[in-house]
Amino acid sequence: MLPATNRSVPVSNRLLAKLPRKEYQHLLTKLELTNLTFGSAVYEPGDIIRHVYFPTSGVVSLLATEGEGTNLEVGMVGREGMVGLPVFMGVKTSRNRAVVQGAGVALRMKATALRKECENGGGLPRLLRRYTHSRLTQTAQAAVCNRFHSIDARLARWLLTTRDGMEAEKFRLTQEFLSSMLGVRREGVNKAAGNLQREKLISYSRGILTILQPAKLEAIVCQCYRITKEEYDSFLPE
Amino acid sequence: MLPATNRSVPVSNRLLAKLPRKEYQHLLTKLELTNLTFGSAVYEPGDIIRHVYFPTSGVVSLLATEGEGTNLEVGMVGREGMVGLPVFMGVKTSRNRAVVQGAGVALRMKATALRKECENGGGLPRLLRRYTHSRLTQTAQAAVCNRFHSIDARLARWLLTTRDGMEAEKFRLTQEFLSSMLGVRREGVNKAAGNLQREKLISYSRGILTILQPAKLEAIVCQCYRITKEEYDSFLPE
DNA sequence: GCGCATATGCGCGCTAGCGCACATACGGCC
DNA sequence: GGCCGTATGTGCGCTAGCGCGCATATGCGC
Repeated sequence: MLPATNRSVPVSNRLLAKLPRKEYQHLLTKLELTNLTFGSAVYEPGDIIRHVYFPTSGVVSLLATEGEGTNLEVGMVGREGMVGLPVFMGVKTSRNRAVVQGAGVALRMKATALRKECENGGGLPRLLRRYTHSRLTQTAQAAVCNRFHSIDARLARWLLTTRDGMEAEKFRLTQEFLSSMLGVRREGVNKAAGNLQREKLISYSRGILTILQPAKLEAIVCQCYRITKEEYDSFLPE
Repeated sequence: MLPATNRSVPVSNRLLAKLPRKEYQHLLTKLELTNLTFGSAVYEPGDIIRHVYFPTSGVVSLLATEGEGTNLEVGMVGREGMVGLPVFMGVKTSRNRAVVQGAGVALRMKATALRKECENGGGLPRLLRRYTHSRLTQTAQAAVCNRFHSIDARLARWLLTTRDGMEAEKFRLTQEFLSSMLGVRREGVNKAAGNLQREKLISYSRGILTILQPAKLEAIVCQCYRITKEEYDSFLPE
C-alpha cells in the first residue's frame, strides 16, 4: 500500500480538505491509500475497528441490524465524511455494519493514530465533532423518513443522496441491496422502481441504474433529503 | 437559582458522577440547579442552545420533526445523560425538539462554560465523546425499532425505558403525547395501551400510567430495549 | 352547577406494504 | 451451447395502521 504522500494525482476527501494546510500535510504522512471494493464490509457489528476511512471516491453505507435479514440504512458516507466515528469517540466497536455501496478509494489511518492525533487538540477533533453532529442529524432524519414516508419517496431520496456521494448519475445496485437500505421487501423496491421508470425519472435494468432527470427527482423527494444535506453544509462549510 | 454547591442533599447525575472527584468538584462551581417542568421545552428546533442540562431526576425526550404534527422520539435523556450535545460538538442549534417528559431537576451549565471546560482536555470531553456514541447507537436503534416493530412492542419498550429514566413505575402522560413519541396516531396508542391493560401489565387511566408487571413487560419487549441499554452500560460503566 | 376545553374510547372503510409463490431473464462457467 | 445460480417481474390474499367521525369522561374557571 502506497503512503498517501506518494501520489501524483491529488485525491481529496472534503472533510480533510477543511483542515489547515499544515495539519493536513502532517496527517497525510499517517494516511495510506486503500481500495473500497464494491460490496465488501469495512466492518461488521461487534468487530474491533482498526482503521478509520476518509473516502476520496465511492460511498459506504452504515446499516443498523436487528436479527437475521433485518437491515436499515442509518447513514451514508462519501467524500464528505469519515467511516469509523466510534474510534473518534473512544469506543472500539460498533453495532452497525459498514458496507461499500459504491466502489472507490479511501485514505485510511490506524485507529491508534487517529486517537493520538486528536489528543493534542487542534483542528482535527474540532472538525470531527462537527461531523459527528451532522451524522447524528442524518440518523435522526433517517428515522423520521423511514417511519413516515412511502417507499417511492424514500427511494428517490436514496438515489439523490447516492448521486451526491458518488458524484455520478449511474451506478450498480441490486434490488436486494436496495431493500436492505430502505428496510423493505425486495418486491416493494421493484414496484417503486417501476413507478419511477414509468415516469422516466430513472432507467433501471439488470443492476445498472441511471438517473435520467435529477431535477424532477428533486421535485418529488421529501424534505429529509434537503435537511440532511443542509445540516452538513451549514456546520462544515467549504 | 442556587449554585449547585449550596446543597445539603447530594443530588447526582450519573454521567457527572463518573468524573474524578476533583474534576467533579470543580464543575459543580459552574453548575446551577434548575427545574425541569413537565411539558416544557428545553429547546425548540433552530433555537440557540444556551445551556446544557445534566438531569438528576426527570426525563427529557428528543424529538425529530418533519412538518406540522409529525414527531418522532429519537432519544431519551435521564439521570444517566446530558441534554445539549450539539453544544459539545461545537454547534449552536439543533433540528430537534427537547421536551420534559417527566418533571425533575437538573444541573445546568452555560454553553460557553462547557466549551471552555472541554478545551483543556481531561475527563469531561472524553466522557462526553463516549456518551455521544451511546446516543448515536440509541438513535440508530430507534430508527430500526420504529421501522420494524408493532405499536404494542414499541409502547412496551418506551414504558420500560421511561421507567429506567424516571426510576419510578408510575407516571403522567397523555395518549396524545405518546403518539408523538412513537410516531403513530393517538388511536393506535389507545388500542396498544388497551392490549397491555387487558393483560394486566399496566394500568392506565386519565393520564396516569402505572407499570404493574415490569418483568412480564421485559419478556415481551423487543431487543431494541436491551441493545440500547447495554450500549450505554458497556461504554460508560459505573 | 354550568360550560367548555381537553383527554378518551371505539367503530369502519381504506391502503401500503408484507408473505408467499411463481414465472422468467441474464451471465458466466464448463 | 447448455446449465445453473443470481437478479427480476408480477400476482394475490392478508393485516397493521391510517383517516375520519363521533360518543363520552373529566376537570377547571366562572
